[in-house]
Amino acid sequence: MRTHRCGEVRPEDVGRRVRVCGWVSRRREHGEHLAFVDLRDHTGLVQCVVPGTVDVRSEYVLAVEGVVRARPAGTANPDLATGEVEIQECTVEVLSVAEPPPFAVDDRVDADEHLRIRYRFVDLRRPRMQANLRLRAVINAALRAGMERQGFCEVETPLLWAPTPEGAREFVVPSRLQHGTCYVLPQSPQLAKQLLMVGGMDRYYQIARCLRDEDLRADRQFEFTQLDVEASFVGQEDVLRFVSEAVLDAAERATGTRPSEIERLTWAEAMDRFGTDKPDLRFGMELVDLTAVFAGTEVRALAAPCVKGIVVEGGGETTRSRLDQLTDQARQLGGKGLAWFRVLPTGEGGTGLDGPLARFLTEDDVAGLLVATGAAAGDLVLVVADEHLTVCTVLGRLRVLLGGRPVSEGPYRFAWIVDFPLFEGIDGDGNPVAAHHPFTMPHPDDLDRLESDPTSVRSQSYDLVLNGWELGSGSVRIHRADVQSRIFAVLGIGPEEAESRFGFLLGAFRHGAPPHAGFAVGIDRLVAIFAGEESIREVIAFPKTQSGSDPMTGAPKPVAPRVMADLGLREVPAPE
RNA sequence: GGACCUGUGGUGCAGCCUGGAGUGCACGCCGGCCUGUCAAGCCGGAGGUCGCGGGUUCAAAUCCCGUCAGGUCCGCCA
Repeated sequence: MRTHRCGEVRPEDVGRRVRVCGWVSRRREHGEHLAFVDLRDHTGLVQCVVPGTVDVRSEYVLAVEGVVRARPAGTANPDLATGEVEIQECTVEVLSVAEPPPFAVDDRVDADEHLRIRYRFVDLRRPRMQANLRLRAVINAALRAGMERQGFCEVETPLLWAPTPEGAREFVVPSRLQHGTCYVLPQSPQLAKQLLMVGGMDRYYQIARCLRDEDLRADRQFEFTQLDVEASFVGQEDVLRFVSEAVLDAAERATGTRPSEIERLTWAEAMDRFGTDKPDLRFGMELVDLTAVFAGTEVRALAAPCVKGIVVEGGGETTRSRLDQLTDQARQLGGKGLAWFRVLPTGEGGTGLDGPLARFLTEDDVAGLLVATGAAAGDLVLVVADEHLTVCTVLGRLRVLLGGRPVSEGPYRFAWIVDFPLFEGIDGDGNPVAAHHPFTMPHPDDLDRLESDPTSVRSQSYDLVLNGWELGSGSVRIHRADVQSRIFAVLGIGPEEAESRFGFLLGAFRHGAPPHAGFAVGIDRLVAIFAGEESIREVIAFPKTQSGSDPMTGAPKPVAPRVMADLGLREVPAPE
């Protein structure tokens, strides 16, 4: 049907008879004798010279046959890859007519996202979306190649799975053959891949769709895609190496440069320095410990087990209303408040600090704060005093709020976060909550504190972070029944409950479970960052809106009464 | 469950704060002119439930309340 793609016609083709197919991007008429038609396909544009009498309009689908000629002197278009040539003596075949598009098929005009998703089939013709989806394919291929090269075997796992009430809310699929029972769509292939290890697959990977019925965000859709990985007879170091290899391959293919080795921080260090377990390493503004400075302070607002601060360089001009706003935000994040100090030029009377608490500080306080933070005249210092974790998380948020940059902006700063705590917080029944999942292996050095001091126990789990986004997480799994029983006991899950929830997994483990460990990388986020996008919707062909609907298909929709009956379902009024 | 932002011809915006005739800009669309344009140009034209409902007012795109949709975020996401 065609000899060339539109964007690939070149001066070497001059004199050749060619046939190209594509969409009418633009038409420039010069009377009945002459019109220029820019024909577009996924490779780009080519100019076709046609008689002015040919009736073609925007987005018509054409096959154009003609002869490639150099453009007349002075009429080349340096902005086009095909700008030195054009197709002349054209015969035009209209393959499809088209209504005027609902918005311009053009990267220079940014249409409303709702419209773009409703008419996604038109939106996808834009170079931006073409580039994003093709980059995604390149990254998928690189990840696959990286895993294959390391001896991993791709295995598909079921989408119809059993409910495992734990973690994210699951999408439920009613059974037609057994009324009153349901499958669920997997939040991830977590349990399936562990069973593959018991099954001797040794090294498994999959580019797997995961489904979670949780609220949507710029970096979260109901359905998302992970590079899912699991390997037997390996430990944490092996997994980090496998995944680093594949991800750095993908980064290299996407950006043309291979990032240097991925640096590593412990969870404790990340929290201490950046106030988050997904630190953005592209900028400083690290948290500074001021606990010692204010150890004996008389200022009640600063008397706390932990005091830390961040310096906003040049932030001295921040308005009072903005500072009040930040204080409110600090409270919403769980802090008692926010102390702020403007650093004044030295020598101008008093303390050198300005702010509501400044006049209560001693000279030693001021000197200590300035030395510890290194703040200079014109800077703003934000201080939070509270429990250690609260101080860190509040300042961590403020740090990103005040110093953060768009996630996709270079440079790309990967980080491994290791040594996560095994448990985070305490649930309503007074039991610790698993930070990762209940099959995560505790750190061997901490195993003897599992019962006596559970919240101090580290786990063998690890996250991959890029520019402040969590790209993925993984862990070494528990393969020994005795350790697993102890974990369940600490979590307050009795043997019977464990059996009913995870029986098939625990049963499998009784048949010979190899030590194993794994990881999963969020591909949507990885692609978005390399595509220069702030939302994963831009790298998904057919995304949903924040309320979970699809303006193109109208999903979710009611189903016919017959379908409901087949499934044994009846709609009931929503509870008040 | 909550906070904030947005909603105006097909598209993107301005108008809203400070109420006074659906007013404006750019693109697109339709028709005409035009033989070297390239986001072509020139002339003419069509196209509106100012998201929806209610309230205040002599008068509402504009102010108030509610609601719907989209977005950003908090909660949520083992």
